[in-house]
Formats: sequence, structure tokens, C-alpha cells
Amino acid sequence: MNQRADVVERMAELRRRIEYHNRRYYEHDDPEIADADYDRLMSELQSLEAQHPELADPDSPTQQVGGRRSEAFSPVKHLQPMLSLDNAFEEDELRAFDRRLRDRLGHEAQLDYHGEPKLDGLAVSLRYENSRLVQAATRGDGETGEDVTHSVRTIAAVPDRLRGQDLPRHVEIRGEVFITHEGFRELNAAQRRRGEKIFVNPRNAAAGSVRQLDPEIARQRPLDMFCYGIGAMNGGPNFTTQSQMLDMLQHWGAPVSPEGQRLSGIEACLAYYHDLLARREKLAYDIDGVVFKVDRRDWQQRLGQLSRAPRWAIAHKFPAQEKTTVLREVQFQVGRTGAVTPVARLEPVFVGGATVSNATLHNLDEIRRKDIRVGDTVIVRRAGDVIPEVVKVVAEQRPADAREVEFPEQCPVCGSAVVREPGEAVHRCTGRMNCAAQQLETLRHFVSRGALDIEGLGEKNLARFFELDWVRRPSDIFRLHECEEDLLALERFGQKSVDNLLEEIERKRNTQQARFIFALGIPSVGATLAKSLARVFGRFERLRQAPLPLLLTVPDVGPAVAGAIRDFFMDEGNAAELDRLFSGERPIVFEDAGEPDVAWVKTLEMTSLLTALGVRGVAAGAAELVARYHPDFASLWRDPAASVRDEREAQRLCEVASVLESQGCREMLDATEVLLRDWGIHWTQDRSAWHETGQDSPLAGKTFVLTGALAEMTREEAAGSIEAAGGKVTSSVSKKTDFVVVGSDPGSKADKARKLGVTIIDEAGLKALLDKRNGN
DNA sequence: TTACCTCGAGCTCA
DNA sequence: CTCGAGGTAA
Repeated sequence: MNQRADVVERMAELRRRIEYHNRRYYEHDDPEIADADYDRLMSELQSLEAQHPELADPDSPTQQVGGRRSEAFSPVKHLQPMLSLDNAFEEDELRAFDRRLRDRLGHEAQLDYHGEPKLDGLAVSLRYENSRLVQAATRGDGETGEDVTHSVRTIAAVPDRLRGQDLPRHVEIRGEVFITHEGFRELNAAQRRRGEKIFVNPRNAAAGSVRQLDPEIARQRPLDMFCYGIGAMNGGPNFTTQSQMLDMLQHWGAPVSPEGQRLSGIEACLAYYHDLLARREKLAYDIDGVVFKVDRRDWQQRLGQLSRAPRWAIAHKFPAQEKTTVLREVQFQVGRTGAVTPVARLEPVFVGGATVSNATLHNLDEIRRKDIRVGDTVIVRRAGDVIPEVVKVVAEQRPADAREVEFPEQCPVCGSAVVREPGEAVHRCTGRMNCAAQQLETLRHFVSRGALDIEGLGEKNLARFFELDWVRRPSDIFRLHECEEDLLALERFGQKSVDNLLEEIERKRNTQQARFIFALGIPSVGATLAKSLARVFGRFERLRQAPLPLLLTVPDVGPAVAGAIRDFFMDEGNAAELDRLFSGERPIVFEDAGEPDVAWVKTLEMTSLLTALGVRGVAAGAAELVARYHPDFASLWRDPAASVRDEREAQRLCEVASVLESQGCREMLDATEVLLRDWGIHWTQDRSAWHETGQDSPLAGKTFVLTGALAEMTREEAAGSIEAAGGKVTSSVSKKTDFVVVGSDPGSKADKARKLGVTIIDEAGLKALLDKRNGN
């Protein structure tokens, strides 16, 4: 069977040739063959590998990420998510960070940190496999970014291959791509010479360059990079500190900031911060703060991370740049829900890398608090990275004719009364769908991305159609085809545009219920809640008909939200609009009209059964629980072995029990108690509370006193956990107290505990106790 | 909120 | 060539 040997040989040859051409391309920027020929080699190899899976090889070039011409901007999943950093703006916050860490680590002496400047560029993750750069990706949402290999590869500072021995099989190196001041000046000079666009700041120039499609343009741009961390890594050397890791990166040939320093203790960090702040102007590139990381890796690991940022690092931001400018006017914008927002129109001023001409003033209280008047000279900054903010008024420069801001009593758009609900900061226009602003905003929301997502119906076009009276409410969108002629007559609307738009609208007649519910723009119903409403009710019509108590059974729906939903559907205008959307020749059609959630149906049954039995006021959660796990309601009371799966559920069962108690349903109450006891829970009538009586809990029967603020939970939460574990929480320390849990800033209870010789533990100690009990 | 890139399509002039 | 839309980043 010579054929097989031939195949093996051909595959080896293909792999060799592809690797050779990869080297020419990647390392020497000097491809020898045309793309098409290269692709032919690649596809032949791919098809051979597909036919002979037993000959596949993980090291084959077909398995390499990035390939030769990875698809520009296609999504890339980071092997390890790219986290963001927690920010500190004041010294206090930095000190609090240090304190938090030392408490958590139980480390009284000072901590070693690694400090480095926080560059103002864009974050990029480089992926090296077998020492070769195979892929570069932007940060994206932290999980998934965009493939920018084609342009990042052209950055001189980014090595195509890592040097040295003991390299990892693969590694993600994280860093910041930026442009120096000098590079920026030269780039703009060149742009001007060529009559091309001038960039407003180095950051945008860098970001723009990285997202150039043509790598040759990127190559002309003075992009630079500093690396500061490692994501996923497989193999390679061990390192025990952040500083060591950076040394290692440098050793591999990756660019690392020369400003990085190891710092002992938080005072050294502050000194470092002030030093860099003073030298900020003299640095070759823009920085917007300093990053501090716990130097020891094992401590980093012990500290772990929160949802979005590691606990062991923080960015100490420089104060935002501020400028003064003149407030020309205050205008009032009316939003979708009628909220009237004051907006400052400012004399344009360049601050923090961008031109600011508008800034929200939030509400009337804010205006009065800052005593902002029209004509005032104000201090403006770009706070928290992006949103412009009027910091304060320069009182000395107030002109004699400065005007106080008068909040309109009538809506500036429709003239309806503007009211302010007691307890709310916002003013609202009462015009509802009679108000053009609210109509237009409603439409904008309806077609927006998370909603029906009608492409081609962007802000500009929508506003045009609105003014022409073609589209005043959502149902009009689906009648646009009736004005096809008029559409064609419009400026910049040819046959193609019209076809595309009408086809898109036609497509979006079919949609999902969650999108549609979100699209309606019911106050406090966002994308997430819309999803759960769709799931729970199964059919839109049921949601529409749902009475208040049913709405309240939905997770995350409380009285306010339930009321808002009810009000929306009760409104006659809304009802008529919905009828229009669902009637006619081609109504809105749901692709996912399904049956309601079984648990929810059971909840309803359960609720009505309890009601029939004369039990009133059963908590929604309890009803939901019972319904979910005991679909045959009656069996619950017959089968005490039925499982209750966790403490929350047990607690809810207790709620049922307390209702049963109050309603005098003795028989059912007894059954409930048996059920709870079976799970090791003792329900006490007097407290309507519950706790575990299990013997294996170290907390069982112990008495706790809590004092001081806890970092991770409130005292109430801690008390809840202790009771759940069978312990007891009291308010004052006595000889009978077993443990005193001391948080930060403890009161006199800690002293008393010391005097009485009661065991003192901290939050970590308490957690340890609780964990032990959860077993395992 | 602003700045930037890409894409499709219309507009304009040769 | 120019515009609007759509997307991304900070």
C-alpha cells in the first residue's frame, strides 16, 4: 500500500513548504509566492488532513491561529479574559486599597507593589505559539476582542518571535499600543503634507492606525508598545513576582516600560505617583495615571478577582485635565420617558484630548447646587474617561447679565406641563405620545440594536421620515412600503437604498418576543427583564393581559416595575398601537411564541390553590419554589422526603410555614415542619425564622456578636449566614458569647470581648468557620 | 461623549 | 468624492 506512504510524504512536504513561506512572510516581510498559491498549499493540506484524521498533527500550520492572512477584525476569544482595573482618584482611596489587601492577607507589615505608568493607548493581547507571534487582538469586552494581527505585526517594537530558552508553548502577552508625542507630531506633519486628515490626539491616532485594513498604512504609523502582563500561559518558566515576570518579558524581547519599579509599602507608591505626575509632561508619551500591582504572584492568586477587575491591582488616575470655558446656553432635552434633561451648550474647548461643546447638567438640583448661570465662566473636565462634566462656576468671572437657569414649566417640544414627582430628581413632560420628542425617542429605541434592530433606519433617516410625517409611531415603520415612490424622490435615496431598507423592515416583521418587549420601551424594562418576561409568559398576549399579582411572581419584578408594566398596557394609546402592530395584512410575527414557563404555570396554580384554601399573602418566591419542585402540590404535604435544595429555598418554605401558621392551617403546617426538620431545619414559630440544627456545624449553638464594618458583607448578611449555619447572633458581649467578629473600625464591643476573654475573630475567620461548615 | 475606521451607495463630473 | 450607518475604544 504505497498510497498511504505517498500521502504521509505529501503532507510532510506541504507542512514544510507552508512553514517556510510563513517564515518568509512573518519574519522577513518578504513573501516569495502569491497569496493564491499559498492558499492552494494550505487548502490541499487541509483536505488531506480531513481525509486522514489519524495523520493530523497539532503542530501543523493548519492548526496555527492567525494563519497567514487572518480575517481582519474577526472576533477573537481571549484564552484568559482581559480584565480592567479598579480606579483610585484620591490618596485616601489608594490607602484604603492597601489596607483592604493587608487585612485580607492578614499581613500587618507593608506590602511590596510593582508600579508603572498607565499608558494612554489601546490594550492589545499578543498570542505567541512556539515562540512565534500568531495573533494580536484588541481587548473588546474583555472576553472577546477583534483580530488586529495584520496591523500589530507591523509594529517595530513587537517581536515576531520570542527569544531565549525555556519559552512557553503558548502565551498571551498583554500590553498597550500607543504613539509617542514625537511620533504623533511627525505623523500629523506627514498627514498634512499629503493632505490627509489630522489626528486630534495620539491615542486616537494609535487606535485608528491599529484598525486600518491595509497593513502598509499601519506600517507607516509610528506605533509603539509596552507590555505589562501575561494572560494564559502553557509551559515556560515559573516566576514568583510581577517584577520577575516583567524581567522575563523583557528577556524574551518584548518591550517593557523602563519606568516600572518595585515599591515597598503604600507610601512609596504615593511618592512614585507624585514623581510621575511631576514628570508627566517630560515623558515621551501620554499617561493617565499609575498602576500598582501586588508584587507577589501567590498573593495575587490569594486575593483573586472580582467580576471585572483583579483585587490585587489598582490604577491611581491623575486628576482629569480641566479647562475653563463659557456657558452659552442651557437647553432642555426630552427623553423617551419624558425626562427633561438640562444640557449645557458650551463655547467649544479642547480638554482631555477632545473638543467638548456639550455637557449634561443632570437635573435642577445639580444646577442649583453648583449655582450655574447662563453666561458664567465654568470649569469643564472629561470625568471618568469620557463624559464631560461642568465642575464648577468661576464666581469671580460672573458677568453682570448672567441669567439664572429657569426650568421650563412647559415641555420645550410639545408644551405639555412639566412635573416633578415628589422624591424624584427628574422633571418629566406629561405629554406622553403627544410629545414629538417622546415619539421620536420611542421610535429610535424601537429600531435600535437590542430591540428590533432595523438596519438602515438610523438616527438621520428616522428623523427625516418623522419630519415628513411618514413615520410617527412604530406601526408606521411597517407601512413605509406604501410610500416607496416618495422615498425614491428623497435626496440620497436610490432604488438600491430603498430596496435594502424595505427588505430589512420586511425581515424584521419576524422577531423574538424578548426583543419586541424591550422595543416597547416600557419604563424600567430593559433587555434583561424583557428576556425573563418573554420566558416566563411564553406568549406576548399573556404578558399583555397579566394582572398585577402575576407580574409580581416574575423574578426581579417588584411593585414599581409591575405597576409600570401594567400602566403601559392599560394605556389606550399603547393598546391601539399594539393592535395596529398585530393586525393588518402582515402583522408582527413572533418566531418564538411558546408555552409559558412550566414553573410559572405551577406558581399560578399553587397561588390559586392556596387562595382557594383561604391562605393569603404567600410570598411569591415561596409559591415559585413549591411550584417548581413539587408540581403536584398536594404531594408536598404527603412526602416529607421531598428535597429542599438550599438555604434560600428552605427559607422560602419557612415563609410558607409562617403564612400557614397565621392562617391556622394546622395540618399543612405540621407537614411543612416535618419537611423542614427532615432537612435539618428547625422552624421556630416565635421568630418566623429558621436555622439549621445539624450537629456537624461548628457554629451550631454558638453565640456571635458582630462589631465594626465588614468588607465583603453587611452585618445583616453575616448574621443571616451565621443563623443559617445554626449559630445565634446577639447584640452585646457577655460571658456566654462564643465569638466576637471584628470588622474595621470596631466599637467598644471588641474591648469588652478582650476583657472577658471571648474569642475574637475577623471576617476571614468567620468565613473560614462558615466554609468549614459548608463542608468540604 | 468624541474620534476613528469601514462599507455601501448615491452624486458629480469627465 | 461624499454621506450615512454601523462598529469600536477610551
